[in-house]
Amino acid sequence: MQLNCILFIMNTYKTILNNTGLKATKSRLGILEILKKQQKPLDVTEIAHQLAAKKISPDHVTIYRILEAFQKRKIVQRVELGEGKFRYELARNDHHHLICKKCGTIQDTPSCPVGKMKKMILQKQHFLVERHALEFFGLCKQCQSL
Amino acid sequence: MQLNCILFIMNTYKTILNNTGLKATKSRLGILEILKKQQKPLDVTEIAHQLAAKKISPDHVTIYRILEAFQKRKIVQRVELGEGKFRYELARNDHHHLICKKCGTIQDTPSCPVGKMKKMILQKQHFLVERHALEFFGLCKQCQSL
DNA sequence: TTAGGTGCAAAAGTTTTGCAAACTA
DNA sequence: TAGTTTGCAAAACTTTTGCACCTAA
Repeated sequence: MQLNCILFIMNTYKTILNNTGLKATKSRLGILEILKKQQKPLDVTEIAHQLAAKKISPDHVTIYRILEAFQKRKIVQRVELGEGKFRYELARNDHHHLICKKCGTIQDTPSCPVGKMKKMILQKQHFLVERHALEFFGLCKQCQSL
Repeated sequence: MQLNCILFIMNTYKTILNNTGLKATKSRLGILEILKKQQKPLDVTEIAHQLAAKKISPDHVTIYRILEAFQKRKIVQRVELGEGKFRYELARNDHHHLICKKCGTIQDTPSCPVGKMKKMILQKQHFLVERHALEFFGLCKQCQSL
């Protein structure tokens, strides 16, 4: 990555942070960069490792606190993929995950049929859906032929 | 609950257990009864409490092991509802949960639009979906008017 | 300067593991 | 009796909390 690109990103993220009332610290910028680059949600340990590769080594507690602050401001969202721990990704619109039970790869899927369902739930069960979690578990392309 | 009913249930569950190669112990039968009666998935602490009410007090470790054995045999299924812990319910066909963010009630919803989506995912992304998790978070009927 | 952020130590909560004793079939 | 199942002790792992020190704005 070139210097001007780094600076561009840092300015962007700095702006995001300042606009939401957060100070732009190394750890926070680092976490945003890492999550941005990532195509799959990361857990705290993975985030810590990737930060370390950037020569940033905050305490795990700090990472948790940063992620909590980001979550509160809808910058990131927390997901559970059946592992007994949380993963984090930059907040995006409806998209869901395809988790391979063999190799563990996590890929995205953009389509979401749930919109219609929300209306039905409101009509029939009078429950007002605000958000939903939808995850798929199965076999990715490669693993189907192994 | 009447005596003959209790016996009926115990026989039924005993049969289930024996048929899957599990011995019918008090804790196992108790857990099955509790999950059967329940309309929502329970976590281990809740199961322990409800067992205690039945004068059955196994160690938490035992409950975890029983639930693991049940899961392996598809008698129960484990779900995550964004709490950082697992909940367990008797295995059933596609149905999903409506979790109220205010009062915490958990109700079922029977409809599931995901079947169609699975086909699309296979066609477009070559991922073979085996199972999926779909949970809804929002406001139940009562809490909408508070 | 100061409100906000971080590190350290400790703890809380959930889940797992190993081994010896107890129990079901 | 034999193979399962359970209890106890301990630990692994994830996440949270409190307080003193530090830092970005």
